[in-house]
Amino acid sequence: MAKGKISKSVIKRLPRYYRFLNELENQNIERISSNKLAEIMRVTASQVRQDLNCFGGFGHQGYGYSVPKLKEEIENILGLNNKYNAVLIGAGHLGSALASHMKFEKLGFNLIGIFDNNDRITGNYIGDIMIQDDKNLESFCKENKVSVAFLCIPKNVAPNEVKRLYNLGIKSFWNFTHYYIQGDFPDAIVENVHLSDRMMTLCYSMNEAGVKNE
Amino acid sequence: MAKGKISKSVIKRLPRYYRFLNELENQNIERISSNKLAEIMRVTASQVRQDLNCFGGFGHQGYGYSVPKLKEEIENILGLNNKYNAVLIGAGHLGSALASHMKFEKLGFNLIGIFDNNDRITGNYIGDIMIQDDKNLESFCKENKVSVAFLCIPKNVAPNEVKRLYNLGIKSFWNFTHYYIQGDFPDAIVENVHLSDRMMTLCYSMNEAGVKNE
DNA sequence: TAGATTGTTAATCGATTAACAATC
DNA sequence: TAGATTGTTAATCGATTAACAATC
Repeated sequence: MAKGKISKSVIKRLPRYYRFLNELENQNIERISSNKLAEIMRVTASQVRQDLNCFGGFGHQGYGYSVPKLKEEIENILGLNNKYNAVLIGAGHLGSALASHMKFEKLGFNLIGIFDNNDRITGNYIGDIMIQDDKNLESFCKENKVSVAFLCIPKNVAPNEVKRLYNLGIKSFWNFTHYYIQGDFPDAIVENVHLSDRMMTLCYSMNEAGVKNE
Repeated sequence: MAKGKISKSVIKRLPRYYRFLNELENQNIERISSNKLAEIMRVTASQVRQDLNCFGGFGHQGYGYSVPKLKEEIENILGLNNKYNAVLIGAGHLGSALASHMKFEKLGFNLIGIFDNNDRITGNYIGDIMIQDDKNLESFCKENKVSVAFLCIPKNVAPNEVKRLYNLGIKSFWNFTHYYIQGDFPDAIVENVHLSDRMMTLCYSMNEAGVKNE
């Protein structure tokens, strides 16, 4: 692994560290050892030290890690201080739930536009953002700098929407559809969330554990 | 790896195979080789063969795999023919979106009860299921066999709700909260979906790729 | 039969864990 | 100083890829 290049496995663990550190901070805990942190997170102390050391020596020998400092470092590594302007494409059940439920500003994002093609909901508001007609996407994205799109649309319309967004210079996607963006756009930055896949693996686990419905 | 015991990595890939096979079936494609399947899924043919072979010889040398047969096998492995009775705990934005959005019956589940403690929404319907007062949870679960709970509640109430459910014999959870169930209930079957974690890793990727908001 | 393609073993790669010297 | 705990190297473990004999 080239220096500076952090493995995917480590990155995926960072938000969890971040959450636990936030909690420790809320409990006014000033310092923590890799051993103690590992214990509460149910991982090995080795892993904690290896993970954190990817980014440089945040700890102090004989002392441990400063909770607020470590939290802040991880915040910076994740880039949560960003305010990436985002548009939500699709304001159905899932899309509108995300729009009203997620604390975007704490997660590096700033939701500035919501689009849908259903004229029974365009004109409605989610929070203080009006749902616009999808036809306005191009003009909106030319007037506003948009960095990322959240896709909560049916699979069949996804390819065309992604193409439009990509042509507008938007190459980052939070993708709840089953459209395989990377297949068509290899340089896109994509975070896939496939909820039904996760239901299926839960089903597998229950099945395997012998859970019976009767 | 003991025979019959399939690695987590393989399991997590199964839903994706399943989706691609469904699509091939819809295109009336009868057979496919590991090479071709690997090509459309952008993985290695080796991985396809290794993965599928965990469950026994589904292929035929010189021929490939039968699409409908393979699809059905994966369906069985995942246990999607189950109809695990499920309750949704928390009918806020996210919970009600899931209740109306997910095709539970295709994913091994059957949603039979929805609970919330907010009396402004109890009594309302999502589909044909009435949102019940959370107080009814015990009586409902004693009258109906419930195998799994979907948790869409705030973190602070999660420990108590999980304890109640666990005491009712429900040990499987689809967990959207940040409460760490496995910490308190090591034998619980848990599928965690941490949406904000995924936003953070998306933020990291954008940050790392040098996406700028201006 | 010849060609194609699997099932499976062996080789490689990456991630996790263990161990311990460095050092606060 | 002595004890604690990191940073880091080495060992282990698991997952992925390559290779090829088996066989349809």
